[in-house]
Amino acid sequence: MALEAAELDATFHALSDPTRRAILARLAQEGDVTVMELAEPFAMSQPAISKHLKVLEKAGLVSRGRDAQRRPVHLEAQPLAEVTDWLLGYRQFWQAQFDRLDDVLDQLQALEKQAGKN
Amino acid sequence: MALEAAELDATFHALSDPTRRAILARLAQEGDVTVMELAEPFAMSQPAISKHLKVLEKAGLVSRGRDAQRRPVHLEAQPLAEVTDWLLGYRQFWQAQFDRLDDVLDQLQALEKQAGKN
DNA sequence: CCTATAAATAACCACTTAGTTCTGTACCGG
DNA sequence: CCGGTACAGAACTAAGTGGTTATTTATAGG
Repeated sequence: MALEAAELDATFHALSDPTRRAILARLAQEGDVTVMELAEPFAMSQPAISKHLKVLEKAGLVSRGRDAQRRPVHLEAQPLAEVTDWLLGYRQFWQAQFDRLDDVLDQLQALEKQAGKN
Repeated sequence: MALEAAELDATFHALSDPTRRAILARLAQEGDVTVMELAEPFAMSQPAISKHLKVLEKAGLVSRGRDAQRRPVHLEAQPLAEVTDWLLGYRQFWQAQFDRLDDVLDQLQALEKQAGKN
């Protein structure tokens, strides 16, 4: 539960690649999937997918099962929860920025209304 | 507002380094800071920090001002909001996994209570 | 104008990444 | 036991990362 730097490193790094995000998305909607099934929609070799899976596995984002010669991939969502928690630490901050933006927009609107009267 | 792949790539990549996360944390609590002030607590040269800032800037996480020869760094939280939104798309999923974990723990507790009676 | 300061840029280095192809291994099924 | 299938591993390559030191640019100020 430590939310250590190295964990964040690994999870954010794993999420920084579109192929890996697509893999996660697919696991989320289809459940466990084999490596071959995963590789099929990508214009990419099977070993390339295996490498991506290793990155995801190192971040704890997926786990691997065993079904004969297949190694089904399973989504483990916990690291996602952890990085989300980390990000939510900044929520107040961007909220404040958005609020200020709202203020600016309000003022702008007020000015336009004013201009319309002239 | 497109939440495009390349944006997520850049933001997640920027967040995958502990030095860069520390920079963001410092900006969040101290407000705008110069490069020299930023570099001071790190065992790292000024150009190294400048490089990290360029990564953060490319991801839109910081912007740069101008104060004489200083280039104060300003936190821009919007990309954080965007990746948080992306992550929250998985919230239902990890929630479900946690619920299932709760069930298991409940069952375990029930079994222990049962065992205690014998 | 000259010097000092803040920061960016350049050139370089070791290491990692994301991909490839080829090969090896484990397991199933006839 | 033998051929096929599913995957992992090794070896290679091109490009990117994270750091360094040395240099350059921009600006303030005596």
